[in-house]
Amino acid sequence: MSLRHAILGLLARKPSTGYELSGMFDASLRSAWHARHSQIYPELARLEEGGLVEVVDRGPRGSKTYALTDDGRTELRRWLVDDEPDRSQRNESAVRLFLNQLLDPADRRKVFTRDLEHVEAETAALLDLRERMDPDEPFAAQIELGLRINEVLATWLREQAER
Amino acid sequence: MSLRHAILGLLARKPSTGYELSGMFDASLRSAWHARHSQIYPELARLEEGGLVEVVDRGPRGSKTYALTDDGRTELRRWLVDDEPDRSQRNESAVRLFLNQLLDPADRRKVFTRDLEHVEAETAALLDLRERMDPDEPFAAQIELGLRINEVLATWLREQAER
DNA sequence: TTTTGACATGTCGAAAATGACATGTCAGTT
DNA sequence: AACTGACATGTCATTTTCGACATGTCAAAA
Repeated sequence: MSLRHAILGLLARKPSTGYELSGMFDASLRSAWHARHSQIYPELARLEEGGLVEVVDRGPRGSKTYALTDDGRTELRRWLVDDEPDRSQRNESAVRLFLNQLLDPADRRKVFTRDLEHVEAETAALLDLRERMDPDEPFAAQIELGLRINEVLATWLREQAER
Repeated sequence: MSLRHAILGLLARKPSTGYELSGMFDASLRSAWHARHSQIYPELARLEEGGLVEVVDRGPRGSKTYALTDDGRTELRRWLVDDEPDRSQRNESAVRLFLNQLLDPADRRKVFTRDLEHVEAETAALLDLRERMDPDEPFAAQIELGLRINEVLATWLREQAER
């Protein structure tokens, strides 16, 4: 289970409310993990009960800002460094890419075009993010990786669509 | 739910037993989807009940070979072409890549090295697969994409490790 | 001949994830 | 003063997934 560790990781970057975490799962982490608020709030409660996070602030509308405790920080480091990663993933787009060879040429081209549009939109979003980014953000490398992978994907999709 | 469609896709390539499908989820599809046999057998039963697959052969040890019906083929095409893909994925490695900036330099280098070893092993496996492959396999393109993405990953990891 | 290991299919309880339901606050507009 | 929409937190039934348990076959090696 790594929703737990994804939350710990996000809180390590910046103490946040459940609502804010929910936004991060839709934004920065959208291409790596997805979680609804109905999963996030109970998990925060469990993490708090386990002493890995604590409420450090209460704001308007009953909002609670959580931060890592020392135990939480220790557990996050342990997971990142010592636990063998689970490399199995669930990626519907990759399944589709794998299966598109089953389609006839017209259908295949249609699918490639749809995918290409999506990749181009994501590239644009990443470029925009990079521009508006704090210059000393330690995130530049991750964005760069995303851009490079999207470029490979776009090139491949164009090759396939032309074939 | 797309375990259903992953199974339909694999059966479209070649009629197979549940055991064989289980192997494919560990091999060709390992980097895109994962499913245990305890999920596959019940899903096959549901697909059969729904008339999307049928048993076309019974072999030794009670094995049952399933193949797509016409309805199954129609449903697979419909899903691939007409359904909007669910782009959200669950990728623990990507979460780790995203979070490694939280680590101190020594830990970070350790993690990058581990990841690099994994990428290189996967590249070797793909190269091997390409060599042993039927020259008219329609799979060459997918393998090529995997190799290109792994190359980008390896380059990025080396840059980060040296930093 | 026994034993090992790959082949082969299934069930079941527990855990995780989803989607719908439910409730309320606060700032800004109409 | 009423309304709208973003903010904010929660629960709950259903569906999906996982891991363990359970059972048995068949070929080849010891």
